Amino acid sequence: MLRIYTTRPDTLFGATFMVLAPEHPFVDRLTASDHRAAVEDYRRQAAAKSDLDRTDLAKDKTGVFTGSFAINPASGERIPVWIADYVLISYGTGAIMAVPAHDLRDWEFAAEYDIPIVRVVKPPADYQPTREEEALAHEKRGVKEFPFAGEGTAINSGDYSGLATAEFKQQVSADLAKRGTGRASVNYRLRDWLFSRQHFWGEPFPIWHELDADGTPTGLMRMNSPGDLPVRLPEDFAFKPHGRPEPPLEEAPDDWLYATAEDGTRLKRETNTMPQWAGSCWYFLRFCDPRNDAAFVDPQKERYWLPVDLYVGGAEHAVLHLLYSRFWHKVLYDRGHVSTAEPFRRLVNQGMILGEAELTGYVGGQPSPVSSQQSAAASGSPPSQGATASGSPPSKGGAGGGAIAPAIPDPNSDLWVSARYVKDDADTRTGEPVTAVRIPAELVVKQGDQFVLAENPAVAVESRAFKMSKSRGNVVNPDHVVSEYGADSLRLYEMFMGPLEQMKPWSMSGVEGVYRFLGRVWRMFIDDRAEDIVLHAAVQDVEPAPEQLRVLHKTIKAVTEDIEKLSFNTAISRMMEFTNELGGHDPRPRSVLEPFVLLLSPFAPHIAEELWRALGHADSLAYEPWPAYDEALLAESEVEIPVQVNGKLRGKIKAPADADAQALEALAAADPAIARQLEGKSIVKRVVVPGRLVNFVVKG
RNA sequence: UGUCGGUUAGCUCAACUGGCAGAGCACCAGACUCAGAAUCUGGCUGUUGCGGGUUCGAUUCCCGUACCGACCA
Repeated sequence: MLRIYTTRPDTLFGATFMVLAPEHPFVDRLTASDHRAAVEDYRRQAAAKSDLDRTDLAKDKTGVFTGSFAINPASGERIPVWIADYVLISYGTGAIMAVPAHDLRDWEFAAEYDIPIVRVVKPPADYQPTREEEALAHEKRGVKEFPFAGEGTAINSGDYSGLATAEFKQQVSADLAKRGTGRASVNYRLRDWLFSRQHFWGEPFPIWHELDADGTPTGLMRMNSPGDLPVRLPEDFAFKPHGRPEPPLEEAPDDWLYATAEDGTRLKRETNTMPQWAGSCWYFLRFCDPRNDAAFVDPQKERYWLPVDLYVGGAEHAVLHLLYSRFWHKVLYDRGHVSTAEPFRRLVNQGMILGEAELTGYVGGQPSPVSSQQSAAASGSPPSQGATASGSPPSKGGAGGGAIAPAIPDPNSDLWVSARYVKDDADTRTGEPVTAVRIPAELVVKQGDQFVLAENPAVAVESRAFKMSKSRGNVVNPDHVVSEYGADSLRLYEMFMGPLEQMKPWSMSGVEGVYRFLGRVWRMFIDDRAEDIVLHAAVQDVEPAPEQLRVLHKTIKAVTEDIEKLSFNTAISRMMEFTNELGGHDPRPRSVLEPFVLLLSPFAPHIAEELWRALGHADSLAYEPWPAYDEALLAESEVEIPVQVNGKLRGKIKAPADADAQALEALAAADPAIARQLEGKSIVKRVVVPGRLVNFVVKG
C-alpha cells in the first residue's frame, strides 16, 4: 500500500502512473532487479540537488521507472511506479498519483516519457487555456492538446461521470473512507524556506537533533534549556562554500556542532539559521519597557502601548520585517505573553523615491564621439537637409558632450530615431540598434502627450525617472540636502512630494520650493532685517478680522483631517495657502498666527520651535494641545455665486451666505449681464441651490 | 488572465455629497539692485486619457475603451 495525498481526488480515474520521491523508503523494495542500476544512479543525482532546484527552477522533468506496478483503487487498473525528483520526500507522503491530463507537472512528465494521458475532467464550455496550460500544449495526430488544471465536470470516471468537481471530491472521499482505502484530511504546511536559510549569518535555532549509534538523525529533537540561550554562532570559523545544498554550519567545529546529553544521547545542532533579521523582529515590544531586567515587557505596559497604531514601511519591510514580527507576535500571543494576536493595527507602504526625471533621446547608426556638426555631415544628408548645418545654431549638447556622454546630434540630423519606434534599444522599423543619449530639458518641448525635440517635433523623446542607484549616478544624499536647505526642508519636501504610498521622482527644484515656503513663513513672524530674532512689527495682539479667523479655522480643519488621512502633501498645500492669504496682512493677529505654528510643527519641527520661542513662550510647543477648529467660524458671511444660463457660466453675483432660493434668483435676474442673456427668451426652468449657484434654462 | 487603484497645467498633486477647475514648483514680465542672489508684485499655460450615456449642469455618476501602476508568483 502506497499512501498518497491529493487535493484532487476527483481525478483518481485519470491516474495513469505513480511517482515516488527518490528518497522514499519503498523505493528499494519496489525496484525490480533489472532496473536497480538506473534507480541507484538517479537517486544519487537527485540527492545532490536542493528542494528548490527540484521544483520551481526545474526546466526538464526527469525520472526512472522502478519496474513495479500499483493498482489504482478507483479504476482497478495496473499503473507503473516511477521515481522522479519533482516529487519531494518532505512534501505530503513523498508519493503522488500522477494525473497527467489535469496536473501540469504530471503532464510534462508523461509527455517526456510517453505515458498514457486520460482525460477525466471536462472544462466548462467557454474555457480558455491559461498561459501555463498553453505553454505545455503539444500536437498529437494533428490535434493540439492542452492539460487542464481547473475544475469542471467528470468524464471517464465510472459511476462518478457527470459530477461537478466539488461534488465528486466529497462523494469519492466518503466512498474511499467506507472501503478503508482513504480518508479526507486537511493539511497545513509551513514551507520551511519561509523561516530558515542555508546561510551562516542568521540566528541559530535552539534545536538539537538526536543521533543514533551510526550518527544518523533519529528524527527526534530537543530544545536548548532556557539557561543555554541564546545560541551563538561559532566564532573563529572560516566557512567556505562546500558545493552541497546543506548549510555552511555543517562545517562548523565539532565542539559547536555536537554534544552529549545528560542521558548519554548524542546530539547534533540544527544548522539552518533564521532568515535575515528575523530574530530581531520583536524589538518593538521592548520599546515599551526598555530597562526591564525581569521580563521583555511588563504586561501592564504592553497592554497600554500595544498594538502599534500605524506601521509605515517600504515594500521589503512588508514582506520581511512585518512578516516575522507578526510571526513572533502570534507565538507570544499563543503562549500568553502579549495581549493581542496582531501587533499592528494598520499598514502603509510608502512609495519609493526615484531619481530626478531624465530625458532620453535615441540615435541610430554608429555611436560616434564626434561633434554635432561633424556627425551631421558624416551622416551623408542630402543637400536639402545639409542646409541646416549652416542655418541652425550649434547644439548645446554637442559642444559639451566630450568623452563622457555620446554627442547629441543636431536636432535636424537624420541620425535621430523617434522614441516612438524604439523598443529594447533597437529601431523597430529596421531592427538596427540605437544609442540612448541624455538630453538637456531646454532642448525639449511637450507636444500632445509626449515630449519632442523643440527644433524637430518629429523626434519624440522619452521622459522617465529611474530608481536611484550608484551605477546610474542619480543618488541624492540627504546629508547634502540637510546642509544646503536644513532638515526641515528635507522633511517637508519628502512629505510634500506626493501621496505617501506612491512612487515619485525626486526634484531638487521642489526642495527649493518648500525651502522658500519656510522662508515666507519665517518672515511672516520675524523681522528679517533686525540683527536678532525679533517678531515682525505687524505681529500684534489685536482682535482678528472675521475673514482671518475663517482662514485659520479652515486651515486647522483641513490640516487636521489631512494628517488623519496621511495626506501630508495636501496638508502642506493648505498651509501654503494660509501663508499666501495672511502673509500680506498688517496687522497679523497673534491669536491667528500661534495656532498656525502648532499646525506646522509636525512638518517642520525646528523652525516651529524657533517661532514658538520668538512668540514669547518659554516651553517647547510639544506640550501644547493640537489646535481645535470651530465649525461656526468656517461659514462665510457673503459668498460669490455663479449664475448659469443653460448650464453655461454667464455671470457672478455676491449674496449673503444664508440667502434663500427666492432671494438668489431675484439677485441673479437683476444682474445686468444675466438680464441681457434672458432678454426676449422664456425661462423654462430655474435651478437654484442656495449657497451654490443659480441656473436659468431658457428657450427661444 | 484576474482583482483593485489611477489618468486633471510643462512637473508633482488638489477639488467635501454632481454646482465658478487650483496650489506648489517650473516658466514669463515688472519692482528692488551698480550687478547678481534673495524677496515682492503681476501674468501665461486646461479637449480633466478617449468614446458614449444620465442630468438644467459631469473632473465627479453609469457603460465602453486605451494606457499606467499595485497586488497575486
